[in-house]
Amino acid sequence: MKKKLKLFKPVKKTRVYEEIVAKIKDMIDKGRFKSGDQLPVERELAEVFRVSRSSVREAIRSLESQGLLESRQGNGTYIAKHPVESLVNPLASVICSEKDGQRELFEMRRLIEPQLAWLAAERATDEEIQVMEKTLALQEREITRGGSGTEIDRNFHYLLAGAARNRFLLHIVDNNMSLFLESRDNFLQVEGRPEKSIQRHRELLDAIKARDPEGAAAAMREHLIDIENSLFEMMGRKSRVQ
Amino acid sequence: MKKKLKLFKPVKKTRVYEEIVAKIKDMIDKGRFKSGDQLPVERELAEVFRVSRSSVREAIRSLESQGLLESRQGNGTYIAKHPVESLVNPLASVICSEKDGQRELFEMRRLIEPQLAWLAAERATDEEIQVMEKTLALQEREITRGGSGTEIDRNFHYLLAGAARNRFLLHIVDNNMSLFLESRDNFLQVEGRPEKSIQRHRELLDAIKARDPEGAAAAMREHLIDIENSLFEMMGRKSRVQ
DNA sequence: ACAAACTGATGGTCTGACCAAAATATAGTG
DNA sequence: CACTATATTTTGGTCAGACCATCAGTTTGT
Repeated sequence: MKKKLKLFKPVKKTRVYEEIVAKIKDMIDKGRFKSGDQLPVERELAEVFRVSRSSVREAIRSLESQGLLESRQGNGTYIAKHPVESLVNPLASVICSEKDGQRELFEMRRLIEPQLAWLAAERATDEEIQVMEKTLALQEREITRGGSGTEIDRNFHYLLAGAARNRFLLHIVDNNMSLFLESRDNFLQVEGRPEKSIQRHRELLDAIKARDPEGAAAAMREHLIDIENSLFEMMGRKSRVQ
Repeated sequence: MKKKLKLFKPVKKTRVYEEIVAKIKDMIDKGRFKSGDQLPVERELAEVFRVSRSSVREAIRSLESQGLLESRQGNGTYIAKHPVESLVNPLASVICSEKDGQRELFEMRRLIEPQLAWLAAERATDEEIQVMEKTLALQEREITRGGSGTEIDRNFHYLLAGAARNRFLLHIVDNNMSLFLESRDNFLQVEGRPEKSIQRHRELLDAIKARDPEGAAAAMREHLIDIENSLFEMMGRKSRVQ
């Protein structure tokens, strides 16, 4: 008898902070708060929900981590403006340290990034293109000075992904950006490659400016092939890329 | 002079809980803790890191939300066993409730899913194909009985994504699966469509069995077109899909 | 041997004090 | 009046400690 009852696990009790998370999410879903809106302050939320401020804070930590909220000390807590930017991908680096991880990463990149370039060529505003132009000029200057231009590369990639007007794709880029930049850094270790990297970006941007999606996608493909080839050289592996 | 200095914002100070998050992640990255391992208890972490227990808890809330940790009251805090499965994508449903969200979602699906089908046709083992066959038969049976077959559809999609042998792509599917299933459910609301859906899956699986990547990708594309067309009909919008 | 009760450990919640950063209000000066 | 400096208030951030709820292991009673 007792044995049988043990098969029915009691329903897991919801924690206070989980309930608060759910309530705040509900408010967002219902349109009560929009991107950029300020949430009531912690002390007020604690009163309204009749819980301790600690529980409110734990809920906020959770939502922050999910990219939904942003807390600013002395200022308040806001619905994230660009939720995508704060979301973290702990898995990706784990996968890349494994045997086939790099193959998988490049397989995904070959799928996603030329498409982003294609969409950007179709959709970028003139203003966006100008910002890309400036960013590329900045990068050229930094590389001339012997720097890697990595931070600027990050910016360039985000600009590109943003211009594509697809938040799902942007999200994928954001989740894996540090891996993208890592393999780029490896690429740059050989002389002449920083310049080549800039050349590829230049080709890419020229195609976007010309509103040539096919040209943009092709430039991105070439760029990825360069990086991938260099990685597999470094790893002493026979490259599988034509 | 003062005006000029304001252009240089001070570097953002790292919060204690963020530092703890980073340290715990570092330990996981370094292999100090593996999936399923127990972390030191909160009180001990607070001592080791020389911070208050509250700060430790806030860090744990953050890592829980990222799917890396699981806390069990009266028991301890563990490294999550299946991080992929517990990772939440709160953004996707928010995006889809917005004006262009569905367009963006299908744009991504049209990119990802035919590729998954392609890779699965190349890489699926015979065993995997058999399981897919069984799953499809199960789904046919359920649909014959008047059910939606949604849970089985989920399984089918995971099988497909798994057979593609790319964890990054699998992760993308996992993050957005509930949205995929939602639009499928909408599709099924019109008579005759469940059968059509099965037909598409059948075409897809036949192509995979025949090791025909192009056929598989084409079948998936047709399937998505069906779903997308139905969605835009429901939304009273002129479909942009040929 | 088994069941019930107890104990200790762990996460969960609360309270309140104080700190740090930012915003706002007030006072002083030209 | 406009601007600057200072003081005050507000908000998030951290801490400490008390207590509660759950769980697992140990002890006691039948």
